[in-house]
Amino acid sequence: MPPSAAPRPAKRSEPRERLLATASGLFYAEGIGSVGVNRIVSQSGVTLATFYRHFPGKEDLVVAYLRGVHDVVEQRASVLREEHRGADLVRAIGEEVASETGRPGFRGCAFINAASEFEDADSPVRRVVAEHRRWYYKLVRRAFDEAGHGYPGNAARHFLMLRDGAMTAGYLDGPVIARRTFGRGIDGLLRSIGLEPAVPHEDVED
Amino acid sequence: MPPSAAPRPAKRSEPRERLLATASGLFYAEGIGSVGVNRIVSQSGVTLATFYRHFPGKEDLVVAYLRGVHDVVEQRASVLREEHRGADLVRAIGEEVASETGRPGFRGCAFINAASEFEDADSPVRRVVAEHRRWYYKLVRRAFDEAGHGYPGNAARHFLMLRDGAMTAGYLDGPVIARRTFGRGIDGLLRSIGLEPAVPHEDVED
DNA sequence: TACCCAAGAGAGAACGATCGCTCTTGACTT
DNA sequence: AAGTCAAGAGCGATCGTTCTCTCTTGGGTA
Repeated sequence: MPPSAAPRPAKRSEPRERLLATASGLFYAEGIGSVGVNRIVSQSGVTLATFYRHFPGKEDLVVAYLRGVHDVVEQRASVLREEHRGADLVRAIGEEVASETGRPGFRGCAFINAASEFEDADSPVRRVVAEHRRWYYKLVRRAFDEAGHGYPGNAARHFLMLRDGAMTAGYLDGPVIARRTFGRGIDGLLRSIGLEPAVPHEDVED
Repeated sequence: MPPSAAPRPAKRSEPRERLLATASGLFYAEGIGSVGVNRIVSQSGVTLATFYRHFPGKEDLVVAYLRGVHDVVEQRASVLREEHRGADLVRAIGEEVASETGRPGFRGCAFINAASEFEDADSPVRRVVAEHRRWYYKLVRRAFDEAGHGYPGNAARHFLMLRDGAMTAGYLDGPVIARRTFGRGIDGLLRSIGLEPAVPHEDVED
């Protein structure tokens, strides 16, 4: 999921915020290992000393970056929970995923990408990733539960697997294929318990 | 690395092979950007000059690494194609995916991980990734076609999305969840056209 | 058989660049 | 007086890459 990297045109912002915003954009767009501290610092209009005054080290910046992405997703989810209920909420979350894959600059899930660069499952970065995934699972599971699904755990796991695949496909196969395939998958998941009307479908090349 | 240097293999293989084998192991286990040429070289018992005598640069080594992984998958697929037909072949490919996620040291899909480190879709590395994914799509699509699926393209896309998700889940959520969820998803995909008998299922926590 | 020589490999120095990070200094706020 | 910031020098390490030099090997020729 891409961070909502809204460029701060404001003349005056806290150095920490600018550092985090710059780092988030670069980390997501180019990968974490490919982006050096010096580049983040200079692109933020901040000095190296200032960076190390706000962050103990680069890893903490990475953790802050992922926490920021999580906060955006969580915020968005809470809005969706207010606007939708039951199966409609599941559909809304799915629509959120689908539209994410179509955003310009989309490069897949920030957490999955980050995890691929950190082999140690006990590292702070991987912990944040695991936390986020657990949170997401619970969110979807609760939605299926409230939708009256008999097996909300299974359904949520199924949903998450499709989501992870959709995020990957959105990056590597294109948003059109990702949206179409993901949409069909979610429809099928809801239809399997009578939560979605059956619709005609046609096969497509590529 | 501590001086516990691995004893030189009695039978000395070609330097190129050793370089590729070492690099493949390190690239997959730790990520491509995290592994330097010097480490690959010294761990291969080969000198820097020898490396650059066989590979124009690191990127070519990465391409060779991914091509090697592809060759293994392709080889395995051709065996499966000989042993299974129709829906059985689909199931066999699915079983292959599931068992992959359970292998010790499993860190997700080598191609997806590599792609996350290379932002330029036109780079040689990304091209190999795209090639592999196209090949895989055609493999599965043909299997569904021969299984008598009315919409083999849709089914193959669905399968691939579940596969990508399963590879991610196998790494980040554990092989047990990945196998179970993926298995259910594939079963549902086959059952939806009467290729799989309906079976009872129960919900699980986590 | 004796010789030569090109090719391949080992060993390692060294290139400029960048890595994450520490430190100092001086100007400007509280 | 204390704290934050810009500016920037500099740390040791590593990055990918190029280089020289020596040793071994195998094959062709005499």
